[in-house]
Amino acid sequence: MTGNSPDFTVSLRAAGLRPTRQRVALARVLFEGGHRHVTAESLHAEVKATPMPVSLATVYNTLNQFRDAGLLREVVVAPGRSYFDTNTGHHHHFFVETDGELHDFPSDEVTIAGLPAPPEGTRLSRVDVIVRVRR
Amino acid sequence: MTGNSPDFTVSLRAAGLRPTRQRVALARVLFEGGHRHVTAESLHAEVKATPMPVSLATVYNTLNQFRDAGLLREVVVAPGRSYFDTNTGHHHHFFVETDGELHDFPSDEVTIAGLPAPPEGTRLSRVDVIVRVRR
DNA sequence: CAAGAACCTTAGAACCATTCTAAGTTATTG
DNA sequence: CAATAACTTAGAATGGTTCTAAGGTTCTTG
Ligand SMILES: [Mn+2]
Ligand SMILES: [Mn+2]
Ligand SMILES: [Zn+2]
Ligand SMILES: [Zn+2]
Repeated sequence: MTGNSPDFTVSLRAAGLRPTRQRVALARVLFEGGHRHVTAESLHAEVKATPMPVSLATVYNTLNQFRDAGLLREVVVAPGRSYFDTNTGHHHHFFVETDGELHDFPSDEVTIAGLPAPPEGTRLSRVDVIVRVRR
Repeated sequence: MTGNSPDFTVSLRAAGLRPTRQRVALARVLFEGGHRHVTAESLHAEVKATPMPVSLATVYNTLNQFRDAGLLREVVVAPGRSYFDTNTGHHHHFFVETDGELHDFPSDEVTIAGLPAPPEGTRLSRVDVIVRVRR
């Protein structure tokens, strides 16, 4: 270890996942920079160009595992395709419908008041605000 | 016309669509009662049991046409499947993740304050609030 | 009321994102 | 080092949706 990149081996193990070369490669692409929104296809295209290419099946498996482990959150804004979000904190999204781009905005700038009580027998899971815009 | 059911012929024509038997049958199922949330499959299952069954292809075509004409609104809450909503006014949704149910709530009970400005070069299209709950 | 033109419906094929299968590989543990 | 459990992967399968192309319906015009 050269000492200047986060140790994904540790975080993967902490998440109950073996730090395989493929998972470490994907973790690097996903978490090394700032927050990101990727699709399986876009992530696959990116990782294919690295010294550790990963099959599309593994990209799907890994995105689902990372999501289940709480390392990613899944965002559904458009029919037929899922986005995965490296920002797992509280925040909301702009969705640019004309080109499929997602942008974060912090949820503490926004006040949502007067939400009705959840239907009988249900408990709150999450509140998503999606601001749809077009160019 | 017996006089007690809305004249879908007129509203379809007003929307620029020929009032075919299939479209009238679907309009009846969709708009005759209160507001509804359907999927293509659920609507197809329903209309199959009527005196005017309609093919699945036509159900898809019609849902898309009704949406484009502003008679329906499409709601995307879960990967892999679209809901169509007969309530085209301002409102938001509870989504019961454990069983795929959608419920409306009026948007005028809710206050959303402090939304950031849309990204440069975009204009607001719609704000969706999805309250995800589980049983 | 024709009759033509435009539009619509439909079965089945195609499509595309995602998941599954099953065979080989790798990481972990002792 | 095994031995074992976990992982990766190509390719097949799945499932929702769209497309194709052939036949049917609705509309317009005379
Ligand atoms: Mn999934
Ligand atoms: Mn559509
Ligand atoms: Zn985000
Ligand atoms: Zn609704």
